[in-house]
Amino acid sequence: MSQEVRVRFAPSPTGPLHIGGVRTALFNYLFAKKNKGTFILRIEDTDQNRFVPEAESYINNSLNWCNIPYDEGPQKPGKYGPYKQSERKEIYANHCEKLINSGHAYYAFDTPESLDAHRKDHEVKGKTFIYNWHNRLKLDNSLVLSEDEVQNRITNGDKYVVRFKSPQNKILILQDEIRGKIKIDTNVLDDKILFKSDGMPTYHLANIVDDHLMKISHVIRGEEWLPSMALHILLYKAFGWEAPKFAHLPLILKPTGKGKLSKRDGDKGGFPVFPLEWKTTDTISRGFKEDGYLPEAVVNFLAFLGWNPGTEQELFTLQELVEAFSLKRVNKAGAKFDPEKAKWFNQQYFVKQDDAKIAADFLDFNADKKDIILSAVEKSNHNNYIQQVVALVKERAVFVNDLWELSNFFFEAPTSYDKKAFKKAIKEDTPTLIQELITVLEGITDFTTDNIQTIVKEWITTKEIGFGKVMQPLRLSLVGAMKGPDVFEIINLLGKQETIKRLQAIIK
RNA sequence: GGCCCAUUCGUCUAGUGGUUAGGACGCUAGGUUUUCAUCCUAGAAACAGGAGUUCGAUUCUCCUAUGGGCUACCA
Repeated sequence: MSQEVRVRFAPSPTGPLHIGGVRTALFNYLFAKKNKGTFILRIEDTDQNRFVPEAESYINNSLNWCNIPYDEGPQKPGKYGPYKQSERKEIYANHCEKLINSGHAYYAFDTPESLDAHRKDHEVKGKTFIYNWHNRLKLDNSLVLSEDEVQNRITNGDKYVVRFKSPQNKILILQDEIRGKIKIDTNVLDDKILFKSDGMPTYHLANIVDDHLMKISHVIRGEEWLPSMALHILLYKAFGWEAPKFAHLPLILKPTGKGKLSKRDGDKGGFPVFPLEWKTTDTISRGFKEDGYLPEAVVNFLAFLGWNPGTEQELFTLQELVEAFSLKRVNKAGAKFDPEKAKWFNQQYFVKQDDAKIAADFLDFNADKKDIILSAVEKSNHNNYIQQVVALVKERAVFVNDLWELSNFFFEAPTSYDKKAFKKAIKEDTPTLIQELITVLEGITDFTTDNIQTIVKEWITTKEIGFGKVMQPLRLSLVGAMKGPDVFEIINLLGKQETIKRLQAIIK
């Protein structure tokens, strides 16, 4: 590639970025870095009605959390700014005028109501209303009005838009980096609005002008833009510009059922669709971060939605993804988002973390139980008590959120016992046995896991009691259920005093 | 309705004009752990259908079906 690679992620700040958007940003980032290029963030805030003020910072925070920083953008100005379309209004107006002067665009005064009426009228007759060569001469625009009339109406304050004059009877052959050749008949294209009556450009105009001015080499975006690719190519031609290369990414679909992944799927299915939590006055949407996902895991599974390395490796660091990435290995078909696989990815990354890091996250996450946790730490005569607990239980966790459920008995004595297990484990002679076990434990001077294990097991063997009769009530008394790590590890961490206390508690 | 895109196990996917169609998640079974989970091993599970091209098509072409997207003064 001789040309410098410059790509952009261009979200519109109308709400929280969802993982489809994050995936698009990621692929742009990977492509840029792989080709030693530049990754740009551009905020497409041309829709004044749907604008949400907090959305822009949300986008920034999300990209930061995912660790996919941009090289140029609103917070990081480069040579081609400003990077917010609302700050580039004049540029669009100038370029729009050029198109009008060159005969590629025209003024249209049709009201939304009259257009609606036309559409309905056609629908009744079983036809489709398209605003193009077919009927543009029968409508209210500068193609049928004299120059004076047009000027008069504009100075009168008549509302108008600017439309693109799409060509008649042409077959366009478009090239997509992922899909190959796509044929489009220009006769089915309509004269899209380029400039709105509120003085703002539409996506189509702003996008083309900015991509050209910002020297974008590759447009990598979602498949929902495929139908407008023809218009965009035509626009480049009208301006006399060379068009960038296009790559349309497959969509991310709902886990079950039909259609693309949406906000509501997450609430229904109990999984996040946003990187970060998003709160409005009346709704709250969960985020991957708050649900305990690690950004590395999110990035990894997002990369595998629509792309694969062609090898059997599944776990990739960001850097490895950069090295392995290629548009050629991006799939064409939409991919269903699988929450189960997302969990698996997270687990892989979760257990790999340092115990100290997990311990710190555990404390953060369980801030409401801080007192309970810290008092247990204080009572313990082990160093790094929380870390030691983490080391024992982390392999059975997928998220930090799981840790408390898995380890609570290390911090507080069980307040109840699993009913079924209690029935099974506690027999008539259990209290006597426990009493004897307490005596045995009291006799152990060097209280280490190995020692406890050896001595208790020896006692069971010589007394010919049977392991189940001792081990089951033992575990139940310490944990409250038949689960958890090795009993002797638990006894060791809990300490002699606490263990005996819990044994006494179960006898009652 | 019109236009465009797509189609390999339930899901994400690899792959080829001749393969026992491979991997991962999930699922099932067995082993380890005197618990639970992890872990290990094994198993079930796919080329949407029909024509054509070809000695031979999952692979190439066409049709059908199905799925998806777009069809706004939203992006």
